[in-house]
Amino acid sequence: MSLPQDVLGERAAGLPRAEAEYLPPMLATLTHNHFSSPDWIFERKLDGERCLVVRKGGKVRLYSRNRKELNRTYPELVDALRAMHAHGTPDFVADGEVVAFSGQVTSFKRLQRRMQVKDPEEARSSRVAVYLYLFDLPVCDGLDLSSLPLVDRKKVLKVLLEYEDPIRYTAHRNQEGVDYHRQACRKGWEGIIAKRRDAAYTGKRSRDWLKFKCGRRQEFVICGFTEPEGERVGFGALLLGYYDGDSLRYAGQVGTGFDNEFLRSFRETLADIERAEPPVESGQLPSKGVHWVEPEYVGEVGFTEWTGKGRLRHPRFLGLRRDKAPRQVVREEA
DNA sequence: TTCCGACAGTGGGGTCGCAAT
DNA sequence: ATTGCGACCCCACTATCGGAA
Repeated sequence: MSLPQDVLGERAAGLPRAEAEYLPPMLATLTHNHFSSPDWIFERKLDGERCLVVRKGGKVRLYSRNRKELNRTYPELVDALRAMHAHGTPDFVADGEVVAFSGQVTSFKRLQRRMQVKDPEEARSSRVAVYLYLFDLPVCDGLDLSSLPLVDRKKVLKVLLEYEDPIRYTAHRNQEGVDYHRQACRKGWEGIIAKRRDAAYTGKRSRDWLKFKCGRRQEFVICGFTEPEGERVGFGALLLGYYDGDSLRYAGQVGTGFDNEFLRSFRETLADIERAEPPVESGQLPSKGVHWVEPEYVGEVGFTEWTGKGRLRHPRFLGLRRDKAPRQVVREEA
């Protein structure tokens, strides 16, 4: 009797066999169409590093999204996964996310330095505590569970291990996606992931997993642009700023969200107001292929958060704003 | 016929390591 | 000693093409 059969009974009958080894992780698709549905479950969106666990014959290997081995970066997670009391000692492949916390919120910023560490001893002595949230189980006890409904895989995942920090099970909420998304944004989370209850584990980007993100957006003064590269037309990115009193502060660049028509026509518009000196306060400013312009235009930009250096993370251009004067553009806090 | 999924290509911030300056 | 670049992480988005609906 295998563990999946133990937990699921008849539903686990006739599953194909599978070895516990690396497989490409399933990815979610971004959407702005938020909904509630009894056919979907909703998990907190964790902002960290994707991590696939392969446990085989008592050996544990961790893999990144691109199949890089993470054992030397997170040795304490490997130890924990090896030492944890499991029901039996089944081989399995589990999918999850490594995170670090800043207060109650997962913080990519805090994880970032830790992510680069390759020496296990240095990793163990790091002050950045990491946790591994597991949320799927495509292979367990020699059986390929990928064709099962997601909720059945999660049921097996939940009883598979006796969860103890730093390994955690990713809980979900049923049905109430809209309400959960609102709560997530209020708590300062990155968003939530909607998953179809009966979705198979497909190992590619799928619409069975959807991202509902808590986006931030605000206007910025356009201070310049960069030259396009490769096949790109018009310009590469727009340089952004905002007013702090009388001085214009640099906020980073935005290089996506434009179509070819806008790239061409706005380049011509900006060419008329070029100036030699940056309108923003000096500091760490880009220099390669940069053109500065008079701070006359205002654009709306979506982004996930401000970085430690006062730049925008994951910026995308949403459109020009004709109804706001540049001098009115200031940094808005959450 | 129209729509969707997959892919390539362009762009962002941040970190680290290594080579060129 | 400093700087630049590529390789990793995290991404968003546009354009294109072929197959599914």
